[in-house]
Amino acid sequence: MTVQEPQWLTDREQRAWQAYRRMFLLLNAQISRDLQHDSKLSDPDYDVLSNLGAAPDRRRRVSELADRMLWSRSRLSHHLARMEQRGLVVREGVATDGRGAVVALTDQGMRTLDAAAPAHVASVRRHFIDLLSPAQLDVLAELGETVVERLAQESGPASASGAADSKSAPGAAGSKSAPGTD
Amino acid sequence: MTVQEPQWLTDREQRAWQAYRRMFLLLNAQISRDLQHDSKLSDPDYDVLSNLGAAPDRRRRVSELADRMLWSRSRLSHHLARMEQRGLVVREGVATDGRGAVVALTDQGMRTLDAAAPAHVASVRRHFIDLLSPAQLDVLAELGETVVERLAQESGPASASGAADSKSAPGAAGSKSAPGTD
DNA sequence: TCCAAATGGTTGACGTGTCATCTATCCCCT
DNA sequence: AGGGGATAGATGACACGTCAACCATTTGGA
Repeated sequence: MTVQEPQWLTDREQRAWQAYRRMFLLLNAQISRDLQHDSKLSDPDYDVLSNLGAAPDRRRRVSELADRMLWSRSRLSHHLARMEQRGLVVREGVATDGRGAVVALTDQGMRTLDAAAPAHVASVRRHFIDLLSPAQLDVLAELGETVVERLAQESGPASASGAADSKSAPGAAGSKSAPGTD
Repeated sequence: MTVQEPQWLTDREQRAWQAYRRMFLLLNAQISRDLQHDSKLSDPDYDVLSNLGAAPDRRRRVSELADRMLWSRSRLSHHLARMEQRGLVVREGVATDGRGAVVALTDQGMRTLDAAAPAHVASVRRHFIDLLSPAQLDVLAELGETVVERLAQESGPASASGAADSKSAPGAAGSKSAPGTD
C-alpha cells in the first residue's frame, strides 16, 4: 500500500499552465471591463444577447440556449431573470410544451446588442487576437478543441455541440441588422 | 467621416476565440468540481493556500500576495476573511508598518494543502496537460506570455511591483512540502 | 511642524454562479 | 386509465468578485 508519489508538473508544463491561467485572468478582466464601460454590459450579458441575436427569430428555447452556451439551466434562469428585469429579453410560454419557455430579445435588447458589438469585437482584437500569429491561433484552436472534446464526452454524452458566443460577421452589411456576433 | 465598419473576426480567428472560451469554461468547471469533491476547496482557496505554502515562512504581506496572484486587494481581503473563518489562515499585524498586515498559513491550512495537492495536480494533468503535446504546451506558454505582458503593461506600468511571474517550483521537485501547482 | 496626498487594508452593496430542492408537465409502460 | 419517472424551468441559500467608499497610518513637502 505504498502511497503513489504524485506526478508534479515539469517546468515546461508548469510554464504553460501558469501562462494560461494568468492570461485568462488578465484577459478576461480587461475585456469585461471594456464591455462594462463601453456598453454597460457584463460578459454573460453579451453572450446571451449575441446568441439570441443570431437566432432565427431572435428567440430560443431556454434549454436549447443553455446547451448551446454550455451553461447550466440554473445559471441561465437566474441570468435571464436579471436581464428580463432590465428589459433586454422577455420570456414567453410555449404552446407545444406546457413546461417549456422561450426567451426573446426585446427591441431594446437588439439595439443594445447592435450598439455593443463593434466595440466588443475591437476589444477582443486589441487585447488578444491581433497579438497572435495565424499559426498561434491555429494551435490554440486545435488544442482547445481537443480539451473540450474530451471534457464534453466525459461529463455527459448527452451534450449537444453547437456554436456559442461571439464574433464574425454574418453578412447583413449595410448598417442595421444583427451584428451577427454569434 | 464615414463610420468605420467594425472589423469582425475572420473564420480562423473566430475558431480560435471560440475554442479558447469553451475550453476555459469546461476546463475550469471540471477542475473546480474535482477540487471541491476531493478536498472541499474552491479554486481560489487552493490558489491562496498554495501561494502561502510556497512562501519562506508560510506567510506573506497581504499586498504582496495580492500582487503576486494578480488579485485585487479587495478580493483578497474578502477571501481571506472567509478562509480565516474556516481556520485555514490567520492575519497578523506587522510591527514596521501600522497599516500593514500579514497572512499566515495555519497548521490546518498546511495540512489541507498537503492533502489537496496531489489530487489537484492529477486533475490538471488528466483534463489538460496530458492531452497536449510538448509543442502545443510551448505555443500556449508563449502566446499566453505575450498577451499577459501586453495587458500588464497597459493596465499599470506605473506600479509594476514584483508581480512579473516567477512561480517556478522553489526546489519542490522532490517530494515533501511545497506542492506548488499554481 | 503640519497637513495634504499616498498607501495598506477593510467593508457594504450588489451582480453573478453553484448546488440542492421544488413544481409542473410530459412520457411511457402496465 | 393510472402512476412512476424523466424533463423544463424556477428558486433559495450561499460562495465569490467588483466597485466605491472608508478608515488608519505614513510620507513628502512647504
